[in-house]
Amino acid sequence: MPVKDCKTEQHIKETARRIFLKEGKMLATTQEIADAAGVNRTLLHYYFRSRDMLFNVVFTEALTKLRERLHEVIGSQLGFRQKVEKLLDVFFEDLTELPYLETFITLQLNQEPHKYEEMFVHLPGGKERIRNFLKEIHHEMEKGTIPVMKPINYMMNIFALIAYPYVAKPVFKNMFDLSDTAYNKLLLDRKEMILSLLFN
Amino acid sequence: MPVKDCKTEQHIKETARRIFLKEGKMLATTQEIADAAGVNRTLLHYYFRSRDMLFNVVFTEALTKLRERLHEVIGSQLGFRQKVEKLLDVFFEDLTELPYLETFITLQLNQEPHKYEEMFVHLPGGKERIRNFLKEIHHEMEKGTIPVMKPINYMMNIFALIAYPYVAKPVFKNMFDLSDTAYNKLLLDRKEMILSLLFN
DNA sequence: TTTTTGTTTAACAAAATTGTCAAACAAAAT
DNA sequence: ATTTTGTTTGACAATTTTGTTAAACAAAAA
Repeated sequence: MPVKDCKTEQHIKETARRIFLKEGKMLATTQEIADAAGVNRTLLHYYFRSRDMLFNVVFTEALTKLRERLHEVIGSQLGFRQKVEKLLDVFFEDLTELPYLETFITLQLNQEPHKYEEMFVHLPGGKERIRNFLKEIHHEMEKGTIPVMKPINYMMNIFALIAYPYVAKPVFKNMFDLSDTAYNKLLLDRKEMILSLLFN
Repeated sequence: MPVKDCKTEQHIKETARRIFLKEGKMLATTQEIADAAGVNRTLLHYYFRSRDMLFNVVFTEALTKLRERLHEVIGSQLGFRQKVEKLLDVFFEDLTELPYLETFITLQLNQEPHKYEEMFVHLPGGKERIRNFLKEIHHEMEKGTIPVMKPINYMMNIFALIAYPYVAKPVFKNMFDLSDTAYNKLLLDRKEMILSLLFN
C-alpha cells in the first residue's frame, strides 16, 4: 500500500472523538480506544505517536471547528437578531454532537494553559471579530432592542443559557426526575425562551 | 496515641479537596496529594483505603454540602425574590470556593451514575422541596413578577447564568483577553444583571 | 515499666498503562 | 518477479501508579 490510505487513521480518530468528547470518558486508555475501533493498539502509536498526541489532535480539531463556526457567525453580514439566532443554532448542534466538549475545554485549558494559548491567538482576526460583535451589542442596547448591560455579560449570557443545560445535564435530569428523552425535548424548547430573554 | 486524632485524616482530605475541586486537577496521583499534604503516601491508604475512596469522600462531601445549602434556601420561608437572591449568593460563594465542583459533577455523574443516584434520592424531602419551588415559580409567573416560561427552564436559567461563567472561565478569559482579576471583577457585577433578567 | 493502641514509615509487590521493536504482511511500482 | 512502500501485528520493555506489609514509633493506659 504505497499510497497513504489514512482510512485507519481517520477511523481511530473518530473513535477517539466519540469516546472522549461524546461519551465523556476522559480517562479512556489506549486499549479501550483500540478495542472500540477494532484495531491493534499499536496502531494508535503508529499514527499518533502517543495517547497524549491522539487526545490533543481530537481535542484541538473539535475546538478549532467550533471556534471557526462561531466566528463565522459573529463575523457574518447577518442582522443582529439573526446572528444571535444562528449562534444559538450552532451551539445547539455542536453540543448535541459533542456534549462533553465544553467540559473538556474547561479542564484542559486549566491543566495546560500555555499549550492552547497560542492556538487562540493564531486564529486570524479572531480578537477583532469579537471586539466588533461587542460593539454591535452595544449599539443594539443604544437602539433599545436588547437589555442594557456590559456587552461582555450579554455575550456570556448567550453562551450560558444555551450551553449550561448540556454541561449540567446529569444534575438537572436527576433534580427534575426526567428521562433522557424528556430532557432532550426540554432542551429543544429553550431556543425561543432564550431569545425572548435576550431581546426586549 | 490511643485516641484517634483524625488531624492527619482531615488534613489529607482538605488537601485532596483543594487539589481536586479547587485546582481542577482531576488526574492528581496519590503521590502528588501526599506531597502537597506533606505526609507519607501510605497514609492516604491507611485512612482512605484507596485513591478512589479518597476521591469519593471528598467529592461526595462537597456535593452534599452544596445540595444541602441550596435545599435550605429553596425550602426556606423567604419571599420569592429574596429566595432567588440567596440562591445566587450560595452559588456564588460555592463556585468561588470550589470552581471545579460543577465540572466534576458532570463528569462523575456520567461515569458512574448508579453510584450517586441513591445519594440524590436519599436527601430527605428533596424532590418535594423542588416541586414546591417550581410551583412557587409558576405562581410568580401568574402574578406577572417574572417572565413566563416553563418553570423548569426558569430554574435552569438561574443556575446557568450564575454558574456558567465559572465553568467556562478559561474560555471567556481568553476570548475577551481578561486578566484573572479583571475576570473576577466581572463576575461580581453579574448578580444585579442576572436579577434584572430574572424579574420583570 | 510494660502493654496496648493507634500512627507513621520504608521497602516491596502488583497492576495497569504506555511505548518500542522487529518481523510479517499487502499492494502498488519497478 | 522483485522491490519498494506503507500497514499491521505480537512480543516485549519501561514506566507510572496503586496497593500491601511488616516493622518502627509515640503516647496514653495498665
